Amino acid sequence: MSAESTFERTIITGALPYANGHIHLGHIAGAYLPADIFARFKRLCGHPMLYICGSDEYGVPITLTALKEGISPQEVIDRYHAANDESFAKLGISFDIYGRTSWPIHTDTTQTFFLNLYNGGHIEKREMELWYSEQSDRFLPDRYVRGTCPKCGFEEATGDECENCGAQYSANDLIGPKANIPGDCSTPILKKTVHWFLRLQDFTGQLKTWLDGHPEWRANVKGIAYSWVEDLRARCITRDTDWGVPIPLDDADAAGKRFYVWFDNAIGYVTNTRQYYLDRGEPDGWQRWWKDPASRLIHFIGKDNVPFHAVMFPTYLMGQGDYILADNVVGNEYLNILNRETGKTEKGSKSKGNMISVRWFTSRFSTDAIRYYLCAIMPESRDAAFDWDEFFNRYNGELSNVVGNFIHRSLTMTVKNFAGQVPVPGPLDDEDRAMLAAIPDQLDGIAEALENFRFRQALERFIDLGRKANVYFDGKQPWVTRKMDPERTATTLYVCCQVVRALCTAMAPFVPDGANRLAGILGVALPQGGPEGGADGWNAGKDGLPAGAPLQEPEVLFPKLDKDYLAECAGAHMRGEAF
RNA sequence: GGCGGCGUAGCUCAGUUGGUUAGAGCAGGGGAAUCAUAAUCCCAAGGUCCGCGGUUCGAAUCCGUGCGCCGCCA
Repeated sequence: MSAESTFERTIITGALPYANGHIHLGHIAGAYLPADIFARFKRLCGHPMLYICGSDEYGVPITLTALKEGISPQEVIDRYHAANDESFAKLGISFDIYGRTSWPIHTDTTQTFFLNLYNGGHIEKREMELWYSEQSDRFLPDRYVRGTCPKCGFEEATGDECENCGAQYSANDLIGPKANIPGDCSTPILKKTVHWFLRLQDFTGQLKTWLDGHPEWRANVKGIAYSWVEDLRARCITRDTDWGVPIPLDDADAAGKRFYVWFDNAIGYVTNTRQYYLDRGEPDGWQRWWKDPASRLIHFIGKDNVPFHAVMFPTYLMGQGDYILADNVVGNEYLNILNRETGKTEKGSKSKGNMISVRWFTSRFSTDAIRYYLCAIMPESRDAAFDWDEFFNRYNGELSNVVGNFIHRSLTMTVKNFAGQVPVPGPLDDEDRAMLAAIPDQLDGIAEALENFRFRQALERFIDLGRKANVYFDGKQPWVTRKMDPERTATTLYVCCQVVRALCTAMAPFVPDGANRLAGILGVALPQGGPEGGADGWNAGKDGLPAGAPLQEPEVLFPKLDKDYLAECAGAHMRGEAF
């Protein structure tokens, strides 16, 4: 199933971020960066690739933000859509489309999905009692009712569960319920309403078969998915709100109700694929990505999203009849924050003020530095923590010193001593041959790691090529041989140029800015690829640079971080100013 | 309470299906070099692989159990 060679094309998705706030580094490390590295790698290989993302723009929380700020929901989503779009662009996250669930076409996609489920008998209507604020004349879903927990006395318990003791209870057991929305802390009443439920249990067998067919998935994802599949129940997919996709039923009860944002969210992947092809005048182009078994679908998400991508969204797809299912769901753990004062790791949270937004961070550090560090600590199998000292040590010590400096010392010496050209080598000795042989070995190793979504390992192998190269360089001492043995020096630097060429390819998925500038210096092309595929630029990285190829004046690709500047930024972060 | 993930050097982590003497990077110690972004290279040191019990010729790895951290569900 997962042998990628059997697929003709790959579509990957990054979880749609909620357009109710700015994205932070945890989002990037968890989903968008690994997906982007994978997308860039596959594109460079010439494999047809489509990377889909977009803003998730419906739901009650957005209406409450609007209420609080005295603006319309549309203004809220316009603001955060634009801001997050820009944040992604600054990090070089290479979506083929960054769409919006507020697009009219998304209503069509969502309603079509729903009607197919409805006509398939997987939807049921239920009457229920929910908290309702007479003051605001609205229902209060989810966490918008607070009261005292009947079990432990915790005063900030939500409508039907206590965050303090974990107890669950029926809504009318909550003591002293109060509305918890801007401008309204009245006492709500319980009022009858009607909602639609998706019968997830109808798909238990199909889900199990699908999951059983993917033993290669990450343990954390499989664990969470199976725990859900063991006990599936009908799940409510509508809400009492006017901000969302309308329910396409000729039913008086549907008035004033919209789909729950968790229902339409993932369907946005399909919507945005449709829009991508509409923009290109090919209205049916999206279908081959979603319906052809030769297409490989991969979701990149944070672990909080596993139930939706490994259980719920697949049931929506199964209910359509002709869609493919994900070949992998790559779920990352969380990126926490190291508190420098206490020395302890804490969860990122707005109330603690310890979050680092992408817009703040990208205005202070280079794209490559950020991408390098976040990839190096990517929370693949366990939680990781952002740590300013580690950011400094790893970027400076690895990307800048080991790889950047190797490239710089090789190119400056070559350009100075060989008239700006790749030198003509003499006879190769064993060390030369070993160094050259390491090039395809390392590139293959990086490719293998990436194919298996082992991003940290892939990055390590990239740096490892730089380490090997420094050992070779020091062993050959070209700064000594140049005084009495030009041919030997030419050979050494010829070999170094080949390594530099390979490093250019190897770094491209991780640090695209540096890769592009280096490609310019070397005069080589890094094919862009795309949905139609392209040239195999990855394996071309093994071919090397011919003797005599002209080189541009070298430049510093990865300037080092300044310790004082970093301390200044860390201080601002500690003061809660990084968001 | 049920389930899942994790526990390896001072720190961050690798350790594929059980197989020589458990590895790497960083930090700390010693040395070399001076082409380069003061960047590099070499050497030595550093571990009760969370504890206990079991399977095995052989366990960091498999089984049981206890402890600790994180999370999901109830």
